[in-house]
Amino acid sequence: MQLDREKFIRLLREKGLKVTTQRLAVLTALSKKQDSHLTAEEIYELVKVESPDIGLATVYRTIQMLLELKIVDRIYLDDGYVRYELGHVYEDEDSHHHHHLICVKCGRVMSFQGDLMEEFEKRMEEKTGFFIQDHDVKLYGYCVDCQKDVDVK
Amino acid sequence: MQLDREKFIRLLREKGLKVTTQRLAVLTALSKKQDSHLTAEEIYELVKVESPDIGLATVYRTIQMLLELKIVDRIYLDDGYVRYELGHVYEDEDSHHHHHLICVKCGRVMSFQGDLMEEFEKRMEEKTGFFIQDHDVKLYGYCVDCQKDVDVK
DNA sequence: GTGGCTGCAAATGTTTTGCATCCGT
DNA sequence: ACGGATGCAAAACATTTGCAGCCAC
Repeated sequence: MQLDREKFIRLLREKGLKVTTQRLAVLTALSKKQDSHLTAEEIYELVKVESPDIGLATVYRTIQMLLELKIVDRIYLDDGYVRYELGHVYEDEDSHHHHHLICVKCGRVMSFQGDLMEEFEKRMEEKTGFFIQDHDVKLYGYCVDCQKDVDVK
Repeated sequence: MQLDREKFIRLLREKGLKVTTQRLAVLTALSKKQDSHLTAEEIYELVKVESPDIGLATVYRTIQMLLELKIVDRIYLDDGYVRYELGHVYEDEDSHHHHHLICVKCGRVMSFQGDLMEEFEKRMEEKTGFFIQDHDVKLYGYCVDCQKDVDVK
């Protein structure tokens, strides 16, 4: 389930943070672009449509706050840009892990839910002695559309 | 097997690139810190010990060249720094994939060889339609040393 | 000798910060 | 009306680039 406006306002109040139009505007922009992976600049441009007077610094500060509240996740697609997406705060525990599939041709990014990493983690723990708590998995390849154009084996 | 000085020189000549003291100095520094994951700044500091007159820009340009020659790999540990490590150019094909285990307590980074991802990739291909070519896996947890100090379940 | 390479400084692009003002509480 | 939040501009930071001089070939 998605974090809605009311829950967000409640959360801000709980934490003693002020409910400002700018903060609501950033959340609204992120909600509209649900499954996107936006850069700070892209979020800024989106927010400016509704709230033209917002400053870029405020967007950065708001993102920072949303990260701390675990409302958004930071994603590195390793293309030089830091990206953000609405997290899944209210989803059930098991599904909070999602992976990213990145098309090396068109750049499309697909999120994929489902944790198939447990066995892999277990084997890595056995081999290395690490006590693994979390993982970050990025898969690179060709999306359904781009496979047509490519010499797929 | 490691890329040694002679092979490096040969490779530069093959590509029509000049063998300069700066390029040798960067390779030497990287070789000495074999299993580290160094930032550009850290490489610069290391190289300056032996070659105090080298410029930071040259280090960046050399790293860029080494990346193109596939001698070093770029690693994103998502802590805000881009890091580099000597690649494994002469290792056998199957083992070129290595994963990184990052200790969330002491920051230690451990590389781990071995590709246990095949089954995982196959299942993701089935579910998503992606044609997967490569992956990037980061595991976060506690290293052997830090487990002592932590309330491990 | 010549063209690629280097060092320096300036430019770039992204993110952060200082500060006066503003506004939510 | 108090203190946190904002907008603006400046600063900070990593990385890239332009250019004159240098050095490997």
